[in-house]
Parts: sequence; C-alpha cells; structure tokens
Amino acid sequence: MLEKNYDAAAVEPRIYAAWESAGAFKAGAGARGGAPYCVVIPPPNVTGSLHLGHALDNTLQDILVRYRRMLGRDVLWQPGTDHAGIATQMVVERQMMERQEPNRRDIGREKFLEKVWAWKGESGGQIINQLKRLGASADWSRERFTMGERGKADDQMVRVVTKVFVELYREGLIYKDKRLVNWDPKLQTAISDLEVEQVETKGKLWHFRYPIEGRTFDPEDRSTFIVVATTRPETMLGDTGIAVNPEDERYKDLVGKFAILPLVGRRLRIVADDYADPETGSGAVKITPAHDFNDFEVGKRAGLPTVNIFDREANVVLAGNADFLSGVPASEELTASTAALDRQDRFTARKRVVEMLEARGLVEKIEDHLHTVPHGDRSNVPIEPYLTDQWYVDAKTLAAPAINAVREGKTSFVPKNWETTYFNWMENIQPWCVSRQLWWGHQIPAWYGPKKWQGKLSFFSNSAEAESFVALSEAEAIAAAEKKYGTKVVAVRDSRDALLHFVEHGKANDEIAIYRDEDVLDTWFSSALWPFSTLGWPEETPELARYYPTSTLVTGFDIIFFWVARMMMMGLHFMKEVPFRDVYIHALILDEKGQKMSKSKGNVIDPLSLINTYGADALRFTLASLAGQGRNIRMSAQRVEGNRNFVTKIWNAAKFAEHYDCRRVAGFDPAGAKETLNRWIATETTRAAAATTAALEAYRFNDASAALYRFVWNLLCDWYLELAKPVLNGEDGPAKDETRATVAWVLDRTLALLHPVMPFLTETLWQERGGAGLLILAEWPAPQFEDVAAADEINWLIELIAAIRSVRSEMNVPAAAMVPLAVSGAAPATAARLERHDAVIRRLARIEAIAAADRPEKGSVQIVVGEATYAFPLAGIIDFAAERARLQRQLDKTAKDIAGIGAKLNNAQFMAKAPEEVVEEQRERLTEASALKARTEAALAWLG
RNA sequence: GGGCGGUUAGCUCAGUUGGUAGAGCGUCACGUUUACACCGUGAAUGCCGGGGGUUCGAGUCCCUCACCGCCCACCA
Repeated sequence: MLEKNYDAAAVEPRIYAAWESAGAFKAGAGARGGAPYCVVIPPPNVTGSLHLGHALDNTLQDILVRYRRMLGRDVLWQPGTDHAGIATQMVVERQMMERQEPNRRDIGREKFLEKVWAWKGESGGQIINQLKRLGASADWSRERFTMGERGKADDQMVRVVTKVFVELYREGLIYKDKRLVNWDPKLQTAISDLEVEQVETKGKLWHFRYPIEGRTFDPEDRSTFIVVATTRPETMLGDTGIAVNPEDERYKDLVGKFAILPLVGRRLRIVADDYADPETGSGAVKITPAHDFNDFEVGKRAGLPTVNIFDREANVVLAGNADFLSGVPASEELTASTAALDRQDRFTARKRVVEMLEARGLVEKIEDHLHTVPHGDRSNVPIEPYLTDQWYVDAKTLAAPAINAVREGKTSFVPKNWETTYFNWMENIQPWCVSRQLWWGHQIPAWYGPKKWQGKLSFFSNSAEAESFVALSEAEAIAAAEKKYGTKVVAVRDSRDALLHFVEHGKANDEIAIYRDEDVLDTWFSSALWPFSTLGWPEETPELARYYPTSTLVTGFDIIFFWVARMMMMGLHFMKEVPFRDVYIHALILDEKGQKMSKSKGNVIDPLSLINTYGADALRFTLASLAGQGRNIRMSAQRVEGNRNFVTKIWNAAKFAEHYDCRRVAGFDPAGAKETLNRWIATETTRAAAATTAALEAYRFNDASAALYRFVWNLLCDWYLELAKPVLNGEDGPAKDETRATVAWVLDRTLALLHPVMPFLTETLWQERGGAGLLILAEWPAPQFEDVAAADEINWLIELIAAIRSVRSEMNVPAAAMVPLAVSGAAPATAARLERHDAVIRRLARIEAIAAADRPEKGSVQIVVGEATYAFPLAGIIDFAAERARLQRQLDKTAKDIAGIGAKLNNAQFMAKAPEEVVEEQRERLTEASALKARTEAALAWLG
C-alpha cells in the first residue's frame, strides 16, 4: 500500500543506497551496446559546500547520464574534486588566525601543508555527500582529486601535472619571464589576468607640477614646469620619465629635456611617445615603468630605467632601495621625503605625497574622477602591477588548434552563440601566468643551482639568474645537474639551505646543492588536464581509450575562459584530440529579485534546505525546467514548492493505479487494445516519449520537463484517469481488464520517462509497483503505437466535455445539478461516439441523460461543438439575457475570425504566393468557422 | 571603446525552419466527483519596448532608436 503522501526524506537515502549497492553508477553498468557516453564533472572545491549553481550543473549532468544509461549506452560520469589553491589555503589560514595559532610562515611549509591535508580530510567529503543527496549518479569508485591521494610525486594526478609542465617546457611553451604581473599584496602572490576584477571607484585625479630642469620653479610662470596628472600619487616616487605625444606642438621643444621629480630629485627625461594622448589631461603623462602596465611598455621603448618602490605587501620601501636611489644626488629634500614615506602602506603614502607636494605649491588641481581599479577576485584588495619572475604558458600557440577545433565543429557549444565569446577571448589571448606564490598546490618541477659567472660558480638568490633544471623528478633533476656540473649534487629544501650549503662546500667544490622552485601552479593548470588526468593518462588505460574524447561538458558561462578554453588547449596538445564533443553552457542562478546570491547579502538559498523541505526531485525538476533561460535564472523556493506538488500528483496517479488494481500485464501491447480511450492514451504516450527524447537529445531540459509535466498532469491525470473511471468502476470484463493493463502500461513508461529528472520518486514507485530490477537500469521507453483516429475521437470528447463545463459555469448552473442533454444535428458518426462515451460524458459533465432531439427545446442553453448542437433545457434556471450575451460574444468572435480568414483568401497575392498547405489550412478554418457561425446564429434565433 | 544578451499576461519566463500569441505562479468565481485540497472545474488579463523596412503574411528576418544587464579592454 502506498502511503498517503510521498515522504522524500525517508525514501531518498534508501533508494540511493540501493543504486549504489547494485553498482548502478559504475562505468558501463547495464550497458547494452552503443557508443560510450562520458561526462567529467566540473570538480567542485574539495572543502566547499553545495550551492545552487552546483545543484543546477549536476542535475543537468545527471539527467544526461541517466538518460544515456537507460538507452543502454556505456556510461561513465567521472567525479572528483579540485584542490582550489588560493581558496583552500585562505580558509586554512583564516582558521589558524581565528584560533590564534602561529601563521604559516612561522610554522613553515611542511607543517602548513599537513594542516591543509588534515582540513581536506575533515571537510573534503561534505560536498560529495551533498551531491549524493541531489541524486548524482556518478561513478564514485573512480573519484579523483586534482592533487591525488597524498600530493606525492609518484601519485598519478601529480605525475600528470609534472609531465605536462616538463613537456611544455621542453617544447618552449612554458618559460620563465621577468615582467609586470598582477600582484595581490594581501595574498602576496601573482594572479592571472582572469583573476582580476575591475571595480568602479570614485577617485581623484591629481595634477602635479614637475619643474623643468635648469629653470627656476615659479608657479606663475608655466614655462618653468610641466603638468602631469595621476590617480595614484604615491607611485610618483617611481617615475623615471615623462611622455608627450610627438605631434603635440605644446611640448615639442621639451622633448629630450628633463624635468626634476619633486621630493626625490630624479631627472625625468621627457620623451615622445604615441601613448601620450594630447586630448587627455595636460597631454603630458608621467611614466612609472615599475608600477603601470602601459608605462612599462613606454619605458621599454624609451629606454627609461625601472624603479620599484613597493615591497611584496605594497608598502613603500625607499631606504636602502638601490633602484630608488640610483643616480639621485643626496639632498636634504630626499632625506626628508625618504624618512617620511618609507614603510608606509600605499594609501598612507598617497596622502603624504599629496600633502608634501601641496606644501611645495606643486599641486595644480585635484578633480573628482570615476575610474575602475583592478582588484583581486579572492582577496578583494587593489592589485599592483609588480615586476617579478614568473612562469608563463605560451597560450597563443596552444590556442590556435583550440580555435580551429571549434571552427571545424569538432567541439560544439550549446547554445552556439557562446562560441563567439570563446573566439573573442582565444584570439586575443595573452601569456598565462601559471606560477603562484602559495604553498597549497602542485609545486613547480624546476630545481635551481649555482651558475657560472665570470668564470666561477656563483650562488644567485634570484632563481631567474640561477641555473635551472626542469625535470620529472628530483632524481632526474639531480642527474641533470650532476651532468652539468660534473660533481656530486644533492637536493636541499629551499634556497636558504642551498646558500648555506654553497657557503660550506663552495670552496672545495665537492658537492653542489640544488633546491626546488618554491612556487606552485595555478589551480586551473591541473583543472585543464581533468578530462584525461582522471582517465589515467599518461598510462594508456582502457578508460582513456574508451571514454576520451568525452561526450559532453556541462558548465556555466563564467568559467569558459578559466576552464573550458584551457581544457581545449591542453586536451588538443597532449591527446591530439578535443576533450569533449559538446559543451553545454547553462545560466547562472540568481535570487528571485535577479540579484547575485551572496553570503553578505544574505539572499543565499541553500539547496540542501530545499532538498530537506521539498525533496531532491522537486528541486531537480525545478532546475531542469528553468534551464532554458539564457543568462540567468531567478530562483525562489516557491517554484520548488510548485514542483513538489507535481511530485505529489505523480504519487497520487500511482495510488490511483493501486486503488483500481491496475497491474502490469506481461507482454501487453497497446496495438491490440480495443478501447478507443486506451488507444488514445497509448498514442499520447508515444508522442510524449518522442517529445522528451528529442528535447533531451537537444539539451532542451526545459522542453523535456514541460512535455512531461503537460503529459502527466494535463493528459494522463486530468483526462485519461478521469475518463477511465466509469470503466474501472463498471462491471468486470475485457474492457476493464484492458483498461487496467493500459493504465499500468502507461504508468510504467511515464515513470521511466520521468526518471532522469526525478530519479527518487520514480524508482520508489517502480519498486512499489513490483518493477523488475531497478528503474535506473531499465530501458528508455520508445513506444511506436499511434492511432490518429482514436486521438481525434478523444479530443472531440474532451472538447465536448470542456464546452459543457464552461457553459455550466458561465450560466451559474449549480455544480451539483444533474442536467439532461439534448443533441440535435448530430451526424451518425457523432451519434455513435456519444453512445460509446455516454457514461463518461454523464459523469464528467454532470449530465442526467443524453437524448437525441430534432431541435433544441425553446429556452434552452445551446452549445455548438462540431456539426451538432447540444442543449440543456434550463428554462427557469438560466438568465436569458446572459445566455443571449454569451452566444452573441461567441458569434462576434467567430465573425471576426471569418473576416480575417476571408481577407486572406480573397487576397490574390496570398493565393498566388502562400504554400498550398497554408491555403488549404485557411480554407478548412473558414469552413469550420462558417459552420460554427451558422449554428450559433441558429441557436441565438431559437433562443428568441 | 569592443563584444554578447534582454525588453511577450500582475510576476517569472517559453515561443526551433515567418502561417490562428503560451506555461507556471498569482488573481477571481464555483466545488459535484472515495487517486490527489500539495486537489478539481471555470474565468479574466497581451498596441509581443518605440519607429522603419522586407514579405501575401513578422513576436519570429533586416535596419534604427530607447532602456536594462553581462563580458572583455582601457581610462594620465
């Protein structure tokens, strides 16, 4: 016996356990032939928790995977998690701070990493369990982590990354370079362009006067200074030049001359460069090559020196800064400003610089200025362009094949317009900075040792100047080093130990120490390898052979650049084949007001609480039905509640079947059914199956859920089960048996069609109804039966009942009243239909008896359906004026239709140019409408 | 500045080759029916953002304007 209501919370864990213990999620489970189908999960952050974006992403993947599995395909849904370098390291550091423990630099790398691994072990399972709550049918036995089991060198997931790095290095596609990077002063690491967010900020534009060398500064005499504007006064300490446009007449004679940098005294060469825009500001721009990307380029072109004034935390460092002092004659002013500004953070320094310049009359004006300031997407502090040595991937070279692959259709985006976004970015791609000054991540496989300088081996603390050995392992690096140096080589922990070692052994030259690059790789570097790393590469595993290229990638548009593009590049380079055939891009989830969900706004809807309240299936159905939306999805609990009602509706349909003892009949085939009603619902089942299948094949999840919703609620429940009641409540016999069997047959197929979207409910009912085996591994329904005549007949029946109900309601006929119905003008076929469906019409339309009549009784309400007129004699009950008005309204509408259609048919152009079938359709509509009009007129006349 | 979306019922959104405007929610009225009140029946509501064009015919194709949103680049 089915319970009164479906209890999702009680059922879901049990069903999930049943699937798992049956091995239903395992790669290839239940495969019955056909091509393999593989999806790799976008690995969530290992220590994260499930949000609605994950819920959407994984629901869609699960739908695809369950559908393919039921088709009998060899399915692998490859799961796993991401180590999420910065994010995870930040969480652990925050914990340490909250517990008032010593920070990571105090405890050192090894101890810190132990803590992160411990945290991973503690919270790493959470998100996987949450995915299970959602019903995700991934092959958990194959779960992978981007850093492997222990992050050790011999771990496959680590070997993959190392091998890729080393091979790209040897091919010249990874290199070390000294240039400006986006530096995050809070996290103290370089970040890539993509991790920088532009934040619109209300700032100021300061206009400063820089005295011209050799002229005595006089604020009243504009020939004694040059005005430059800046949004960042503090960086003036690093100015090394001034640029003006070569075409700018105002400054022509100043080119080649020098200005004197206030507070410092540095000589600034005035150079001509196109970068300076005469229209902007004063037309002269100060050049700070160490702290601005554009200035860096100008400085390079003009041969200006680079003066860095910041340390890693973006504090001003002047004292003892050789760059800052180079060539600047000591002066009282320099000493004073150095003392005042040294060790200030950049914002304090900014204030001080302005104050000091103002005191000297060097501030021309200060304007309000709206501009965008680059911020780190994790730290949320302004980033600094900072001159460092970093590792770069030659993305431009790798992008070329990745662009072509999409051009040639080897990989397709769905929806297709995302390809434009992909191309735009890929065609303008910049070198990818992959090194991070973090500890949690894949350590870069480069080792450094002393280098020959002026004839003898010297130790360089800057790794860029050291001898480097990029190698697959420490042993390999040592071997390479030994070959290079011709001496015994040992590996030590870090550059400090290497220096100590060098000091100790340098003289004897009997042993040389090398040390490993302390930086780690960008998290996205390992994510980029995910489609093949998870399948076992570099080993030639059977899984790799079978499932690569994978079939579909499902992800949000926000990580097309971060992830999709990079997987394309790496996949093509190392596997010589695209990583996936289709990329399905879905929208992002917002709250019901269209706001991005965030903890600070407090508008986050937790998918787990939705699952707890409404059940996983209701959430899944909701997400699927919203998936068609373009850019963003507005989510509210109310929608989920509505779909929970749909879950209940299905549950009650199953209860109906149980109540009327509708059991599955082995070998039942609707083709042998005699009852029109049964032939009709079988036809509709075929159509629903076809619609659902087509929608899923096309990634139209919303169409699939809409088709299922409509079929189940509006056809199966609203009509078929209602229409079947008279038979099921009637006498035993073949018609009843056939109807019971049909109900069971339809229900079974319906459950199967619903299963990918609503796995828990459908599996529960499948089991309750004594289904053979598990629904998850059952066959996807593809009924072929179709009977157009039966469909026509039942549609006529539905139309008739609906029309009677409508009129009853409009005429305020009490719902309980049983009314006689008189039919006139019915053709023999219609009369036969009325006879066949007599019981149903009487039941559903509350009719006492149906009788034929030559003409409706005077004063009765008349309904026109098809060629016949149906009347209930309601004299005395009904309001004649209202009835007349109703008929008149119908007449007006019909007349309007006729006029419209007539205009078309009388239009010679239309007749000449429209396709024959369209013309024919209009003719039919005209015939029908004319008939309706005639009968309505008759009814109106008869009413008197 | 470059690119991409959006503007359809009170709300949130569908609308796939151009051929009678749809759904869910909400609203209103009525509830007879032993699957279901997490329900049933019925009803109301649309210059499909504005303008122009192509076409026999445009929510759908083209141009243009307005507003909203996102992405990329840049801003001394």
